[in-house]
Amino acid sequence: MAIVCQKLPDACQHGLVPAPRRRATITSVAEAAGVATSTVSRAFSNPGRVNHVTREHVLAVAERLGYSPNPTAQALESGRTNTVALVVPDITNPYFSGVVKGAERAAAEARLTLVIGDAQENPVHEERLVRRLGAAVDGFVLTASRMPDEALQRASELNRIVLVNRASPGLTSVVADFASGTGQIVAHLASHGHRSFVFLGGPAESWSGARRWAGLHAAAAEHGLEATRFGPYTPTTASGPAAADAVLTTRATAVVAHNDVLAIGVLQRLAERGVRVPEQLSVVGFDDVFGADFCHPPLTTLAERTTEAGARAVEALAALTRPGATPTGEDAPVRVLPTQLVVRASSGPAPT
Amino acid sequence: MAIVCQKLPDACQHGLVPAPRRRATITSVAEAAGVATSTVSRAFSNPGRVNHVTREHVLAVAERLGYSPNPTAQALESGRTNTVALVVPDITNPYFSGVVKGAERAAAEARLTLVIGDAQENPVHEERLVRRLGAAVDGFVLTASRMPDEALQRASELNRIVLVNRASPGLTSVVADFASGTGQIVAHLASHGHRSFVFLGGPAESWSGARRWAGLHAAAAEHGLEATRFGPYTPTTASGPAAADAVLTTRATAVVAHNDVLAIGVLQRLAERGVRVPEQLSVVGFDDVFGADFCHPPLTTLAERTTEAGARAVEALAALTRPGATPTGEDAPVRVLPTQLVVRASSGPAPT
DNA sequence: CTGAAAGCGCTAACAA
DNA sequence: TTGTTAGCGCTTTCAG
Repeated sequence: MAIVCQKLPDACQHGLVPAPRRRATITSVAEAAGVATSTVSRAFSNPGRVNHVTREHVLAVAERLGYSPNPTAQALESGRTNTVALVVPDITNPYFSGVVKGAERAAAEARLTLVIGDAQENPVHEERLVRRLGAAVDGFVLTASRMPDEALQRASELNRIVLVNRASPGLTSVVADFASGTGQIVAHLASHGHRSFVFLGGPAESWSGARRWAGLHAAAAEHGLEATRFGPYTPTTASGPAAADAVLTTRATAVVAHNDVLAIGVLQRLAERGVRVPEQLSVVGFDDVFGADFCHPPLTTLAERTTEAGARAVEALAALTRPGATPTGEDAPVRVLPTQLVVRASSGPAPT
Repeated sequence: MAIVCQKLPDACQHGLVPAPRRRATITSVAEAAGVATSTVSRAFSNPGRVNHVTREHVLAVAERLGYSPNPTAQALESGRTNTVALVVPDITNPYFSGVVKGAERAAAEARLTLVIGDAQENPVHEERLVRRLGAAVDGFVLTASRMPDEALQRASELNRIVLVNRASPGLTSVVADFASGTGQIVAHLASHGHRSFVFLGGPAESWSGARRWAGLHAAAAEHGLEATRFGPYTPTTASGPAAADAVLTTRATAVVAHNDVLAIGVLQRLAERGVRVPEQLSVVGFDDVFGADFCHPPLTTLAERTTEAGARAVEALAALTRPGATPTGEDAPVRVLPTQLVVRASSGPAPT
C-alpha cells in the first residue's frame, strides 16, 4: 500500500493525508481546457489580457472541475495574501466585539480576508502569534497590544502593523481620546461633590490603562480631587470581589474601574456586601460594553468608538499595503477618536 | 527606478510593495551558514537527520538573520498549514466566547494555529469564508453553521470539517444535549404550575434553534403544557421589544427565548412595560452567557459546555488531519455534551 | 550526514 | 492573444 506511494502525482498522498479530495489545480484546468496554465491564470486574475471566448471557456471548465485558485500558491508568488490579522488580548472580553465588527466591515470593503487572533493577555503569546502568522498575512492590527515597545519595533521591521489603543514610536495608531474622557469622568464626579476616588488599575502592561490613570490623575489635580490607584487587577468580573473589598477599606466615595467588566464585578460584590450604589459609593467604568446598560445598577461608563477604531485601523493597514504607500516613519499618524461619558445610575451625588 | 526592477532577486519589489524588510529565506541562511538549503530545512523540521553541531550552527545563523520558515512555502509543499479555522455566526455574541476559548486551548495543545472567522449570520458569507480560507487551513470547525446540508456536503469534499451545534449527514459533530436540556426547562416550568409557554424562535436556518423547539415541543406534550412558537427573531437584545410585546398579547405565563441575548432584551422590555418577572411572567434563556447572571432579574437559562465543545471539536479536527485518519463517512461520530439548567430569579411559580 | 535537483500551484516576463 | 519558461521558499527524494 504505502509502497505504491512514490511519486505518482495524483494517486498518492491520499491514503496518508486524508485530505478529502484533491483540489483541481491550474494545470488540470489548463489540460482540460486545452490551453496553457498562464492562460488559465490570466483568465482569473487578468481578464483584460485574454480573449473573451477563451476566457469563458476556461472559466466554464474551471467551474466544472470545481477549481479555485490556491491562495497559498498565489501568496508564495506575490508575497501578498490579501489577508490581514486582527489581534486582541482576550476575545472573550466584550469590549473587543466592536473593534472586530468595524475591522470586518473595513476588511470586506477593501476586499481583504480578516483573521482574528487571541493573544490571551500574554505578550509572549502575542509575539508568537505575530511570528507565526507573519508570512501568512499582509499585516496586523494589534489591539491594546501588551508587547513592549522594543518588541513592537522588531515586529514592525518584518510586518506592517497598525495599533489600536496603543501608541509606539513610529507606528501608525488609532487611539481613544482618554485625555478628554478622563476629564469628563472627573468633572462628573466633582460636580456631584466627590472629593476623592479610587482607580482600580488593569494589567501593568496595558498602555490604555496607563493613559487612563494619567488622565484621571491630571484631571483630579485640576479639580482638586484626591485620586488613589489600586491594583493591578485582571480585568474580569472574577477580580471584582478583591477590588471592591480593597475600595471599602478607604473612605473614597467613588471608584473608577479599569474597564466595565471589572466594574461589573465590583458592582456584584458591593451588592453582596450590602453597599448601596450610588448612594454610598459611585462606580464608573470604561468601554460601555454589552452588559453595562443592564447590570444593576446600570453602569456609568466612558464609551469609545470601538467600531470606528477597528475600521480606521484596517483602512490604515490597507493603505500601507497598497503599492506606493509610505512605510512607517517619523510621520506615522496617530488618529485620536472622541470618547463620551454615558451617565447611568451607578454614579450620583457623594454621600454627605 | 522602476526600470532597475527586473529580476534582481533582492533589490526589487521594495519600492513597489512597502514590505517593511525582506525576510530571510532558507537560501540566505544556507549561504551564510555555508551549507545546502536542504540542511537548513532539516535543521528546522527534521532535527534527527542532521549532525548536532551542524544543526546548532545553522540555528545560530538563522537566529542572527532573524529567519523563520515561511509557512506559506511550507504549506505549498506539504499541503498542510498547521492552522485550523473556527467559524462562528457572530463573534459579538458572547455565547461563542466559550467555544473560542476551548478551541484555543485544544489548538495550542495540538500545536495548531487557530484563526477565527465571523460568518456574520450569513450562510453566503460563511460559504465564501470557507472557500477563501480553504486552501490556507487544514480544516474548519463550523459553529452553529447556517449553511444548508448540501452546501456543507460540498464543502466537506474539499475540506476537513467538524461541526459544533449542528449535525449533517456524514459529518463529525459536537452538539449539546438539547433533548435533555429542553426537558429540564419544561419540567422546571411544569413544576411551578405553568400550563403554557411561548418559545421565541431564532434564525430560521439555525439547527440548534430547530432542536430547541423540537425538544420543547415534545417535552411540553409529555407534561401536558401548551407550547407556542413565535418568531423568527434575530438573536440580539434589539429584538427584545418586538418579542416581548408579542408575548404580552398571549396569556402564556412563561416565555423561553432562543438564547440569552434575546431573553435579556425581553427582560428589558418587560421592565419598561411594568411587567414583573417572575411574578407575572417567567423568562428562560439558553446559553448562560456573560450577563445572564447579572441582568435584572438574573436569568434562568440552560447552560452548555461551550468550552468543552470548542475543545472537542478542535481535537476531532486534529485527529482528522493526522495521517491515517479515517475520512468522514457513515460512522462520523456525533458527540453529545450534557446541558444543565441554571435556575435563577427570572423564573418562578405561575401567577394564580 | 549532507548536497543536488525536482517540484508544490501559481504568476510574470518574454517570445511567438 | 497565447504559450514557454523561470522562479517564489520550502521539502524531499536520491546520490554521494
